[in-house]
Amino acid sequence: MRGVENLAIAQALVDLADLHELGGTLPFKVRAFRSAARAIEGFGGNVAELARTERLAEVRGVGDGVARRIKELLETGKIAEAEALRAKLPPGLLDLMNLPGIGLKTAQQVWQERNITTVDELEKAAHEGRLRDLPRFGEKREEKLIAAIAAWRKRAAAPKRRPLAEAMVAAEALVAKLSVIPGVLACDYAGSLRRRSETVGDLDILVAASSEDAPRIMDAFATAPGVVELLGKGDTKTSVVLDGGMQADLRVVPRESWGAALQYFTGSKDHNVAMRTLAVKKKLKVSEYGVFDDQGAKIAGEDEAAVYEAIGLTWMPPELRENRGEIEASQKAALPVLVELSDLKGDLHMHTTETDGKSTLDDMAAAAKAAGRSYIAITDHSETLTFVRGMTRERLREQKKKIRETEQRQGIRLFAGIEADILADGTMDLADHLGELEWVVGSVHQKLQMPRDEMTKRVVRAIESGKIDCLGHPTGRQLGQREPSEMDMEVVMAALAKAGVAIELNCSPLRLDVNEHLAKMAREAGVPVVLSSDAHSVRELAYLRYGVGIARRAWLGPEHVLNTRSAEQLQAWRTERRG
DNA sequence: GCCGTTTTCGGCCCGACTGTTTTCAGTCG
Ligand SMILES: Nc1nc2c(ncn2[C@H]2C[C@H](O)[C@@H](COP(=O)(O)OP(=O)(O)OP(=O)(O)O)O2)c(=O)[nH]1
Ligand SMILES: [Mg+2]
Ligand SMILES: [Mg+2]
Ligand SMILES: [Zn+2]
Repeated sequence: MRGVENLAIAQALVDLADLHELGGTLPFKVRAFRSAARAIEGFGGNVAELARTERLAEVRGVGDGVARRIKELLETGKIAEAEALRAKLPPGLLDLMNLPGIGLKTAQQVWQERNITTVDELEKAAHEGRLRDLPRFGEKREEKLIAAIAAWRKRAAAPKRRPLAEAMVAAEALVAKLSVIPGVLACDYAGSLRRRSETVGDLDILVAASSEDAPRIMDAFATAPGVVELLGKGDTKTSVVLDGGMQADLRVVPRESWGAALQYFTGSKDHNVAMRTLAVKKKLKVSEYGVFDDQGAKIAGEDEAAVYEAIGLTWMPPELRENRGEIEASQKAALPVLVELSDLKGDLHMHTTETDGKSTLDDMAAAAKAAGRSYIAITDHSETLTFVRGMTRERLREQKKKIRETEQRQGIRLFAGIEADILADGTMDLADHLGELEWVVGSVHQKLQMPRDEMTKRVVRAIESGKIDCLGHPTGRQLGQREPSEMDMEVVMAALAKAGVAIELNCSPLRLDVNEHLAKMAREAGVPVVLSSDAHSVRELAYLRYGVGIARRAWLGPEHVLNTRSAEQLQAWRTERRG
């Protein structure tokens, strides 16, 4: 329920902002509500839990005022202030405002001048040509409006944000295509994808080119295969809808603005606003074209790091650019060194054809070695998962022999491990056999929807069993498909820390479990994080890259990630804990 | 409403695209 609950709170704040805007409230107050809504939406933890413990103001952008309104919403199911504003307005007006291309002014205009308050009425009026005589309206706007409403209806059903991996694959293909167009001097993706958000709203692509070449490049983009709709095209910017339903924005800037444009287009919006505000205080102006002094002279622009340095900051990894303290850290020269893919020496969760994997032990070992891993753990499912032919004691002993033989032959350290089920009562499947194994991931696969207290007890019991090395995909969430299990993560983290058990950041694209917020909690609790692919085929060994992005967003350095250590160090860590 | 080594008061980013505009407002990123 957590994701849903946070989203519902964020939506209530967006509505509150809209209602205030319609009611004529000061624009900066409206902006504050919208900013708080973004902060809540991007907050990976349990907002309701924060509210209970009076810690809402820890979220940047949420102060006492918004905290009070959130608590009211959670306690009573509504915000009285919003309801009072709503009562003064016709129902439907908010929907109207949220149509693409329609904002405050137009909604007010059609309401007051034409008595239109719903999307249906607006569509009808446009069809009948009853809008064209309004100020700043015309036939063309009527046509556009009809198309926009149709598109909005169609897209209302489709999921809006896409998982990071899906967006990355699509963006890399697009960048590859654009890069070979003559005149393209540089091309990369920016936006939430470059920041490695777990979900991505659209693709933001940046190109450096001369202004003479720009129109031809944008034409190529607008007519590329896979583009189903052109949303807009100007001198420097083109927006399209791709066949998967995702929107893509292309921005073309001169080479001398590449760094500033990359900075701008990478965001986040709140990071941009914060750093630009800082620049203003230093009598500087930052835009996508560069940094300019009070005489209008350009002092940076071609290089992204130089843009930050020009306003007294240092370059910072895109994953940190969320206005969650990175600007202050940069000012104090206290930015963390973040973990990188190349730091990962091993991969401690994967499956083979013994259970539900598609590749053999041999192939997995060879592929992992080729990918630069110096060790891996083979962790097939345990006996209770009969539908994937979970491993029995006998088969595990057989597999261990094969692992030893393969290890010799392939020249990569292999740990004979298991992904053992945490049963409903918190005991471990194959409990009496786990001591024979060299790496034990403990995971919940069945009965994911227990009451919060029961689930917490169940997981804590498994952690305290002394039989597991790492808690696998701790919340069980799957993006867009399954909400995280309810449990008290504070209690779970404390149990992990006490027992010396690691926590997994499962890098499988739809899992990314734990998420960035829980990964941060783990770091603060001193619980080592393991980045694992949970690969079910050789191809999926590459999933680690997605989890690295999430780990970096959680401000994790190599020292916080267990599988940055060598096989020997890992074994030492394990023995030390087992005492 | 939020926030803070220039502020607990007084600020709060900046530019592109569209349609209708004869100089710009509205919306969006
Ligand atoms: N300075 C400034 N930059 C903005 C603003 N809105 C958006 N940007 C920049 C930062 C964003 O990361 C970038 C791309 O905009 P998007 O709307 O695509 O946002 P983003 O990619 O961050 O998130 P998304 O996953 O697409 O919802 O443009 C703004 O109001 N001001
Ligand atoms: Mg985007
Ligand atoms: Mg965008
Ligand atoms: Zn699993």
